[in-house]
Amino acid sequence: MSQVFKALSDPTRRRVLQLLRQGPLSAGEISDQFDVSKPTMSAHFAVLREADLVHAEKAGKSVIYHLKLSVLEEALLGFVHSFGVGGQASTSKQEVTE
Amino acid sequence: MSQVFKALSDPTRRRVLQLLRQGPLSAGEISDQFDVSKPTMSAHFAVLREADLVHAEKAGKSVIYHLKLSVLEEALLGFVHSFGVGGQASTSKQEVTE
DNA sequence: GACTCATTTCGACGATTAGCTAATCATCTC
DNA sequence: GAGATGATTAGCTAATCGTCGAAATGAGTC
Repeated sequence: MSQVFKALSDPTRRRVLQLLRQGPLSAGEISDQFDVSKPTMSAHFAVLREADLVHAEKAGKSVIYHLKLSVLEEALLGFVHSFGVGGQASTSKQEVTE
Repeated sequence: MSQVFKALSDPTRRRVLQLLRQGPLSAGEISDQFDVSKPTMSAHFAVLREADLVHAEKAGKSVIYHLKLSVLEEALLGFVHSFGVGGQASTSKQEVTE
């Protein structure tokens, strides 16, 4: 839970996720869209993997990143719903998932 | 946008918001629920104010904190919706709000 | 095997963060 | 005004973060 919000707290990582909406991309293809070094992007990918927001698939020399939309959706909607808004509510439950 | 996710990335701050679901509380009442010092809690409150997730109202010696549920809701649901899931979709739009 | 390309790992750096104690500010009560 | 109370600010430490260049790893190609 913390890891998801942590991952989303960086604009670069949010932009990576937005890019992946339209389909899988290789690490290099993603990095080309940003003005930071490859190692920096690789670190961002690691954070996204850690949060389970993306899946890394090796394909030859490349690594293809896939968006795990269901994880993103469940984490955020689940959190919002715990406040009793945004669709199905669960106003009573009081938990702070790590 | 970043500030909201940043604020939510800390378990203590998420728990503060969860506490405020049931109604406004003073800084002291909130702090009593945690095992960290008052100044540390005050810093957490500052982060939540910065993210506009809470409203601080002075009442005599105390400061009463209110949850700004609509801000939380719009930030998170808005983000999820930009991915085309979670209710009303907006699959085409591509933005990374700061 | 040697070479090349794609990506990650390794150190290192400056900036930020969460935490603490001690001090200060603000307000109420006597 | 002098305390007392609630909250924040100041100043510090330790840890984490985003960034980089250089080096290392992995996977194809000749």
